[in-house]
Amino acid sequence: MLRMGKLTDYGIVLMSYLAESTAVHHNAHTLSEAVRVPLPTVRKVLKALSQYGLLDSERGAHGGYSLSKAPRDISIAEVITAIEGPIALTECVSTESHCEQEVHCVVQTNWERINSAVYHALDEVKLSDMLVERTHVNGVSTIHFYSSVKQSEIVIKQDGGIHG
Amino acid sequence: MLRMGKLTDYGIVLMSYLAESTAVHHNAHTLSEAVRVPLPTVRKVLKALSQYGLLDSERGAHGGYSLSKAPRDISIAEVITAIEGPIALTECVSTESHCEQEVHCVVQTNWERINSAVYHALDEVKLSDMLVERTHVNGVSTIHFYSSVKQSEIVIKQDGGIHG
DNA sequence: TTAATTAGTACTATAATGGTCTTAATTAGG
DNA sequence: CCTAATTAAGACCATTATAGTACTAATTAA
Repeated sequence: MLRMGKLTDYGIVLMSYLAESTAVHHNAHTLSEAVRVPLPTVRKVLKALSQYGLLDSERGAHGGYSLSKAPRDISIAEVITAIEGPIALTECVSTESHCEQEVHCVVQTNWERINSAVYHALDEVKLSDMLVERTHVNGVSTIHFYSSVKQSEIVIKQDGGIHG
Repeated sequence: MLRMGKLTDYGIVLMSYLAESTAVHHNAHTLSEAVRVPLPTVRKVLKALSQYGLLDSERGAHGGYSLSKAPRDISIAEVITAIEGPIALTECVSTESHCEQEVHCVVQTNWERINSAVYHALDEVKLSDMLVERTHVNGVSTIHFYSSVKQSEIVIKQDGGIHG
């Protein structure tokens, strides 16, 4: 098991939700209810995504978040990187490592190859690929989500209000 | 950062050491000294590798461990799997998950594709690829290792004795 | 039968993560 | 210009997972 944090999973859920939704802005509170993850936690994730540039944020009244790019241009690798930092299986390859033997480290190239391969594998899967099975019944759209921790089922009524 | 446990790192170090060495059997004590990892921890790792079939173990006096296959036939993916369990970024895909929504989980296929891609990336890198830069001076062979946690430098004298 | 060694299991401590709380900064609207 | 809504930022605590240790049983050679 190559661990991916829960926050990252939430991140993918949130991004996918935004990709599905037609509305432009979504505030943290609404998203929290939609995805059924506590508000402070959602905020933390949104902030990370926003800082990395995957989301545009608007402050103040009527502020909120929106995707900065089209869903098919956002990859899982980007979301993971936004939340967990650069994709690297080992510590020594990440930029902040202070390995004193870095100068004559012969291994770095190997790990870099490995990490790069993993990155590209994850980069081929786009956000748009994660959206599956959407049912419409009586004007109620039900999206079956993709979270690995728990599968979320989100119901969007026609008026735009979201009810978990 | 996609976390890989320290134990896994030790595992790769140990396997690479065994791949380098000419001796057939190595007991846990010797390996512990060679790799400079505490004996009980080394044992834990060796056991996992052994149980997964990457190492052959012999009990009793003069027992020890040895590679079950040629280094070029052992991949990093196998070592990781031996120690961390099946390579899966998420919980839901691993066999032991008891997600009650598993039956109608639409997402599984996507995650399986992702995990499979990652697996193959890691499977292409063989143990033999991890061995680099070996210097011979006055009959003393120095191997520069590849651990991400700390780079080990292991000195093997001609008589076969190992001195850290 | 004894010494050497792996196998197995249970326990503890440390570190990483997840999650919460509080305060500051920003913006729209009355 | 003041208030309400909202994001930004950072400090903080608790839980969990991992790493590491210790002890006992099983196995084998001499």
